[in-house]
Amino acid sequence: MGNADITRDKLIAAATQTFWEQGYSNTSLRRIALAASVDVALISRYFGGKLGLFKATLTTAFEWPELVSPDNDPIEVVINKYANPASDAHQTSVIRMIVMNANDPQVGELVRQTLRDTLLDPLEARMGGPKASERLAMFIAVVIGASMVRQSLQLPGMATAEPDLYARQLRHLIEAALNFREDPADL
Amino acid sequence: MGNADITRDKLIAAATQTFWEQGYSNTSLRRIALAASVDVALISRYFGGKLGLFKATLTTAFEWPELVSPDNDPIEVVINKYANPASDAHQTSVIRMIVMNANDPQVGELVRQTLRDTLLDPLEARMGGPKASERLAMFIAVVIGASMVRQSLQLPGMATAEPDLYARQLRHLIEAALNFREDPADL
DNA sequence: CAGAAATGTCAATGCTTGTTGACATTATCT
DNA sequence: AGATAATGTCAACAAGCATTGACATTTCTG
Repeated sequence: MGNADITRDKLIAAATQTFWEQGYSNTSLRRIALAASVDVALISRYFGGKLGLFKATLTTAFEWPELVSPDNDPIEVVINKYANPASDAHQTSVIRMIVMNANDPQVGELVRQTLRDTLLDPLEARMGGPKASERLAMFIAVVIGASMVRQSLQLPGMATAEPDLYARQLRHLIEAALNFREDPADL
Repeated sequence: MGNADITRDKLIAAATQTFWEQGYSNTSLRRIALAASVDVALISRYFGGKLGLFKATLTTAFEWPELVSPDNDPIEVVINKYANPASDAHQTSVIRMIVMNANDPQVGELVRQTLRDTLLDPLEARMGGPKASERLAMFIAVVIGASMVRQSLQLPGMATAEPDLYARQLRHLIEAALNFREDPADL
């Protein structure tokens, strides 16, 4: 006890959970402080305020070294993460946090920018072939949509599916996204 | 002027826009009243309170008769709606509203239930073939994900695409979703 | 036209929010 | 040990929130 770093860590941990579940504007500092067993005033002291605390949680939110590592296939990394019940909840909460805050006038632009810098730009750089930008967008769309349907909407066709089936659904959609080619014959 | 129905309509219109853009908890009645040029107190008078006003916007939110009509192909209806710039913004805001409120403890279950009753169940009823439930979930996932990527995340690969290209992307993903079959050879 | 009902306006309520400053406690260093 | 800085605690603040009731105005009705 007595170490400010511990307090900071406890605050970030509690803030991450609450911010991601409820969104930025819908989260009160008092709730975070309560969850962290820390006085509310320390948030303003250590992070300068609510926005500072949110920024602090953002920096660790998008860290996903395996995904951007050149040794791994991003597709397999994603499927393994999202089809594994242990990590699916966490990954899905990240997505929900992005979606929920992307339109917040206070933090929306910050969230989008951080997402691009830390994840999307590296992914696009590794992505070869024609229409790389378009196919990346479709790839992200599929992952986001599946997560939303599975966890937020809880549709039976995905929410109750066992991990194996869900993994096949996800793989099917991802491969379709990456196989997109602008072919005039498609019209 | 002077007609309460007009006031009610103005309130519902303003509330729909604000609720769907910012989410339920993040919207203040004062802002709605201001946008509708109506006194705040009338909201509680006419709709019983904030929740009542939200429910009133919900009932009109999911009305989409063309989609559930047996005369039309749902796929084409969706593509036409979402690839048309005039209606895309509105449709996307509906989706964003669903996603943003699906986890709200106050209105989440209400939103999910209304969505299922008015849209998903009729769609599933019309959907034949094996794994209908799973393919419907994938279909919804694709539409939601594309909307989120295009409007909320604003990824260049989808946000800046002209309607034609976006329509092709959407169609490609939808067809992939509907073509899903659980085939052991996929493993 | 007079009375009644409907509709709109305004102020005040109690509650929650983020933030700040004063004070108490604990740790650190000479 | 004693001075000094770091850390934690508490109370108060101004602002915004949803909601309510009293009052003013308009509209309808007999």
